[in-house]
Amino acid sequence: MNVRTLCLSILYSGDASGYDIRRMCTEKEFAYFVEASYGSIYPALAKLEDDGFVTSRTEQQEGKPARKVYSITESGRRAFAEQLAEPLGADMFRSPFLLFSRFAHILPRELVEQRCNEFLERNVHSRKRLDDASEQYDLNPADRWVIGYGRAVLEVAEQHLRTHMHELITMARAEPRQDAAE
Amino acid sequence: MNVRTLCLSILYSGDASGYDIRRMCTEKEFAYFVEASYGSIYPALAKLEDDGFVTSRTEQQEGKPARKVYSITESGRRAFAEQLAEPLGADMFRSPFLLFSRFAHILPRELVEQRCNEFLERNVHSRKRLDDASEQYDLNPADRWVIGYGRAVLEVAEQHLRTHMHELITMARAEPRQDAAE
DNA sequence: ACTTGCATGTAAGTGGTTACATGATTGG
DNA sequence: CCAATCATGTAACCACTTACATGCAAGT
Repeated sequence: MNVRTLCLSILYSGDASGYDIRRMCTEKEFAYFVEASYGSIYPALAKLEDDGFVTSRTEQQEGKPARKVYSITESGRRAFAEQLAEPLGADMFRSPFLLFSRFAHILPRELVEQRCNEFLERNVHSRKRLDDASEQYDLNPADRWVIGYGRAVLEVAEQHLRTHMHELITMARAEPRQDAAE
Repeated sequence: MNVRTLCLSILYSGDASGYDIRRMCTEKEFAYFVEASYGSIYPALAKLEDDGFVTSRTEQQEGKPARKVYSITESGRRAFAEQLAEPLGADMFRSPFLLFSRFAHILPRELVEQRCNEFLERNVHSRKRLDDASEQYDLNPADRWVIGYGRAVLEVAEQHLRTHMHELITMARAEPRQDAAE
């Protein structure tokens, strides 16, 4: 799923600036399964406007810089719906933490413990974000469903981690380093 | 986590060819959280050899083309351990399916049902792969831990999907298309 | 005075993927 | 004879990230 489609998906349910879109997919509930940086969002929006899928207007604000607000067009809605009807790319999960964990036994215990805690913390943070999102009562049912799915998955991940991380930590090397001579 | 490190992680526990590595991270249990293609693996191995982190030998096989088997060196093990000690990149989860699901209400019911089933099937497949892997009894404890984590997560995902996908399907447009005139 | 937040955008770099090129052997 | 599996590798391409450039206003 490319950034173009991601932008259309956000504009589908309301106008937004490039800045807004960035925040939504790095700080809001969407962050659970999408991500994009300014460097990809701004060019994508410009191209989308060239193609007539979105329009823009500049909104002056007092005490803040002007923002360029984008709206999706009918043609944009159609293009997005067509995009969704195409075969879906596979979901992907990349985990530096799990790669790290496979080698717990060769790593110092302190490090393994620290990484576990960092991982748990990030997990808690993500789940909290989804929990907060699910409390909005103007949420459309499909969004609510997606959030529910995410919460279910993150909840067991957290639970599993809490009950089993100590096993991983005890696999790790007890001594931080065994170089007696220096 | 780049392909270089991925290669070292696999070679850490035994010799392998580029072909082997590819299979391990697209068909074996590792596929759950890593992925790489030939186009990235072969150049990575070549560079790793330049750097002295791995050595290679060509093994003739009868009935099959020769394979170039790589072994990790002491210097490679050290480099890998150092790599692991560095701050971990964030795990990432990208889901075209969840993006799709957010728009169930504007899509034809048949399509939503199909995509749900495809997604479920892929999930079942991944879980089965981990279940099979967990039955190997020569598995080292850390690998077993990682597999256990994956199984826990995939299991709830599957469970949640089975019990809630019908809700998503009923949100979808009942009529496949409402163009009466043609 | 400096940092932080808001806001838009570009250019260079990177870390990949896809497709291609090659070739041997086995099985249908 | 053709397809599939095993096996290695390259070149072209691509989408995206990082870092940079710019600037205003509010708070510290």
